Amino acid sequence: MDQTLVVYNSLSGKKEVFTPLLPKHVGMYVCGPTVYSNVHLGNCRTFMSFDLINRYLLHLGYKVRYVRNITDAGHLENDADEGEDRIAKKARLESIEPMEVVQRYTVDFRNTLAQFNTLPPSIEPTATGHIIEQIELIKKILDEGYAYEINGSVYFDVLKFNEDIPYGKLSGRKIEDLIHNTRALDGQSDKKNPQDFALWKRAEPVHIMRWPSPWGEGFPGWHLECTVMSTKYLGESFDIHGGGMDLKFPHHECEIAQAEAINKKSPVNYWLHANMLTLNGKKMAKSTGNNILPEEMFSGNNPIFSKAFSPMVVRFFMLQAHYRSIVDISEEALLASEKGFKRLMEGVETLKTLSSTTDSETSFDVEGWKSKCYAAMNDDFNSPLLIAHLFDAIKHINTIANEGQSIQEAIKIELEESIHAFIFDVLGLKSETAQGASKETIKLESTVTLLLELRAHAKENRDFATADRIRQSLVDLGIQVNDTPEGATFKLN
RNA sequence: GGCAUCGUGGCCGAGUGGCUAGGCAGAGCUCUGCAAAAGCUUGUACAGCGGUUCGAAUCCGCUCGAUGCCUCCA
Repeated sequence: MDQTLVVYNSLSGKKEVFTPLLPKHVGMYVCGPTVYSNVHLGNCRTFMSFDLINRYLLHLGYKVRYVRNITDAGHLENDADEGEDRIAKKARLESIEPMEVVQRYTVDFRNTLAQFNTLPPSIEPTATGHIIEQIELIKKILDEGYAYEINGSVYFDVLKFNEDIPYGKLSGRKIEDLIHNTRALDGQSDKKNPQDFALWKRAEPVHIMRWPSPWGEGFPGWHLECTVMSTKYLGESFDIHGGGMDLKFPHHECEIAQAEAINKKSPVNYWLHANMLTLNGKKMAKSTGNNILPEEMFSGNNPIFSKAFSPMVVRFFMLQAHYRSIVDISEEALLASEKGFKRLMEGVETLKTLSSTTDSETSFDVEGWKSKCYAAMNDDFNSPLLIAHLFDAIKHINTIANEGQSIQEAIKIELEESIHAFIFDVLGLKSETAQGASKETIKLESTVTLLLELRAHAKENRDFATADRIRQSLVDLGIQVNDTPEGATFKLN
């Protein structure tokens, strides 16, 4: 492809031509979950957004090293001094080991993302696996003079840092505004200034999640782990850093400060932020109860939607919006996506059945169409536009099928290849009906086939009452019946 | 209050100076014993008010509204 990939860089607020540090290689770091509870649908959207990006980069032929961390320590309930580690708190509440909490929700996270057909990252490091590196990084920051120790905790000195290197360039915040607008924390703080953030927190002996350090027993601050793990696996500077929009400030801002404090250069070339999924117009959040779990969507066992929606329908729904747009999930929108997804998948099947010849009169500008598809994705991963183009192709396929025409052999092959590449490889969708027919399904299909044979007889005898009764009964069971010139066909579900 | 993003037809959702977005829903037609599926036809939408321009949904300003961040958040 001679087209150029352009990405929206949060750092500049503009779309920029994507040029990796090493030709044909991409280093991408995405902030993963804090595994203290079940991953909810909103979290999943972010990971599906970066899955799309990962998949497209792979499709373009880049060798992608995709690092996504698991935060299993250091994520505080709040930034006050009595702030408790989220994992530790959950463990205390459930009377289990912190690592049991971590294990339970890490497994849930991976299972859920697998159902959404996201590709696993190349490396999935954990905070607890990098305590030593985090301590080393804190030492370096202390050596540079941008941190201070107090009562067994270490804090990053934002004001001091800002004297040498501007702080706030990602979020567009000015240090003066931060000083004026930071709410006063309840309770006593060890911090010199409210905008300082913890690199290391002292932990009392009652806490299980604690490690020895030069400053005493404690645990690392949340922002630190991402700096450590991203630079360890991707280098002091790397191509893409992603995460949810809500992490832009303070998390990513702090990451930049930490990395610049020791390396004096920008750690990341392209900052990409995925937007939020809202429910009832509000951001999904565990704390407010405004959220839904993927499992509750798949089973239909939830108070919000009247029916179940499959993982692929949910994925398709999300891909129909751009990753930088806020999406509000609703039953009406999901129903529309469900039908659209079905139409798309059936079109793929229809293409297979088209008869092809070397001298067909039907024409379709496959090259032009492909180029529009790439243009869409090259423009900051515009999946909704790509999907619109896919529907154009589907319409074309349906028209040929409908009119009983044939398609040129070469065009069919190229169309099939591209459609598969875009739908399955890039968008990461998969057919849900083709997932291993069970014995029960085979029995059911045989039974339905038998009934349709009986119906065909009835029709031959112009016994339409019986024919209609069979069809209506099947339709009532959710089995779709289509009469075609070659006889009746059916689809389960 | 500060910073940021955004307001598109019944619903969802692209577009970002002149050229069809697309999906779903609705209406009509073709096909069908009747349906379904599919196809065809059909919708003068761009929050409001000013401004720039030959021309703005698209640029600028203001107003109103929404959301996110400013405390943990994907």
